[in-house]
Amino acid sequence: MPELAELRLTADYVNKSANGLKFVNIKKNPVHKGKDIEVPFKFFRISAESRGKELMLTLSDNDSSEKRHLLMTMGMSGHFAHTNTGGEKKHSHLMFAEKDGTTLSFVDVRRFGKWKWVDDWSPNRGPDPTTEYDAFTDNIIHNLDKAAFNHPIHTVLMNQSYFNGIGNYLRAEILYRLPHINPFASARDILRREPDIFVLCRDIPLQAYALGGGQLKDWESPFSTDPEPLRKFMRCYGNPNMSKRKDKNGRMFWYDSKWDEDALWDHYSGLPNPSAYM
DNA sequence: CGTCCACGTCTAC
DNA sequence: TAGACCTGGACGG
Repeated sequence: MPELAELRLTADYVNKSANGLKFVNIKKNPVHKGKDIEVPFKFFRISAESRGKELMLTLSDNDSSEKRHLLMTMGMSGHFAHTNTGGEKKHSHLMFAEKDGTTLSFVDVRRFGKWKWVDDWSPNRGPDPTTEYDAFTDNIIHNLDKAAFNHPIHTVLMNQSYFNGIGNYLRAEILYRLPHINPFASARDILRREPDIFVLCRDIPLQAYALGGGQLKDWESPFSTDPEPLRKFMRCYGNPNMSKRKDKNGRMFWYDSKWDEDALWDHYSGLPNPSAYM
């Protein structure tokens, strides 16, 4: 998806676009299998906040203090676009129409994004490493005995119960910046002994955010930004000079080729390299 | 034409 | 731990 940085940019975009506007309804594209959305307010305001890879939209009644919360995920390609009503982009699936002729649309080519009414963030996802850093580190440190940490660090970094917001490009960039850490070594051991990794789980997403997010193939930054700084930031993910291997969940993991021997152990034995556990 | 690949979850054997 | 869910771009024949 869109990972942590892109979710936060998406929240910024919604807040900027919806600022001062009175919305009147939400229409769903019938091709999408998601639920229809009926808002019980005549006019409502919209604001947004992100936490890891989730986006919370708050719909506030213009004429009372009532609110409703719509929790969204962006899948692999979801983003928002503010256009004239009637001029929505292709693959718009939720269209928030405003009273003066514009529409804020959730655009999602692959339709992996989802939405639902909620009262709170999803309980099975951990704290945001950038906005709730202390809760993020505590949640990991206090659960290191759990089976979730019986895996190499490169797979555990994708576990949203502990690393909410870290996705495939962020894990590659985080681990690449820790040259002394074997990405195929035990997550439990690494997290116990290398506090640097917590700091990078905060700072690398913050850097990506500051640079305007991942303008990769399926995700378009809602803000026009210079792609060059982000290209420089992306040192490992997608770099043809790096090694790559499918992880146990079928996702391509990009890493420094100096770890190729350890990767082979991981691949052929189905067990982590014993030397990685010393 | 076809096959492979993509910033992510889900759920069903 | 495979698939399923989707569209579309890149690349091969």
